Amino acid sequence: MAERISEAEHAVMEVLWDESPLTAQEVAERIPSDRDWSANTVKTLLGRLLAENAIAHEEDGRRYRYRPLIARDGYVVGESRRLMDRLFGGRLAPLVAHLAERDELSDDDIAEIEALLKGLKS
Amino acid sequence: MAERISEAEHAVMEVLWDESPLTAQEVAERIPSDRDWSANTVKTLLGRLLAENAIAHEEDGRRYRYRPLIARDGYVVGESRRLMDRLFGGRLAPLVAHLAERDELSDDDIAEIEALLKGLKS
DNA sequence: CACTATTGACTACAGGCGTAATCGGTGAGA
DNA sequence: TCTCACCGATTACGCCTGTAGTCAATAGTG
Repeated sequence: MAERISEAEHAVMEVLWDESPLTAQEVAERIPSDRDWSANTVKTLLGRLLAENAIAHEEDGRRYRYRPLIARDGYVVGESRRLMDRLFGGRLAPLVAHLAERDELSDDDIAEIEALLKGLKS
Repeated sequence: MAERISEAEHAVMEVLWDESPLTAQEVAERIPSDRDWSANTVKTLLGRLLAENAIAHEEDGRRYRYRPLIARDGYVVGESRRLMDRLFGGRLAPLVAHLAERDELSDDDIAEIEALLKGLKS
């Protein structure tokens, strides 16, 4: 379950996480327009995701409706961990530090994260 | 300058960021042993990084010594941003939230990040 | 001087990925 | 019934990537 999902495949998953089940055509319509894919491209990606068991399809007349099998949360945490492991020895603090140093964090962001952390302290 | 660096290339960069300049052989020796590459593989990657202008080489007798041209900091921040953009709408708070939810953050981590943020508030 | 070890350059090649055309089946309208 | 549009499946194909072998030059050794 859940082999590795590629970048293009991820775009498709994102659509299905947002709304499902959808037909291939509906997925295609919802793919952000900046990567302008042909409908065929979307179908190929759906096929690959099916093969990887990342999504499932149920018959609906002569078309299929696709739905995700893996949860966005798990994927997202996995990707985040991979990045942290690769670049920051698996630790989040240095990531925050780096982004902050580069002025990538607004005061609002800081406040939000602080609030979040406060709620977490055990 | 600084095209996109692949995973394997990144391992080489990591070595050079840690210490440079180094000969190809020295780089090979320092590559983490768990990806056991042949010396040739390392040379190929050095060649590709040269072509991408991610590193430079200076002659030293009949061998070269390689040094990074791009800074680790820039690379690391870039990759982090890319992840945040792709998965969290460009915002760090949700990243922290997700990892925390999954018990991926220790109390020490939390304290460290809090301290860091405190120092940043303007 | 002949031989070997080393080094960078070049070549190789399979698998993954992005992108898409084409094919074969079938239901809907003419 | 004939045709066409639409659907999923299959096939294509070039580029990138990981991994490495081979080649040509050269420097050191006996």
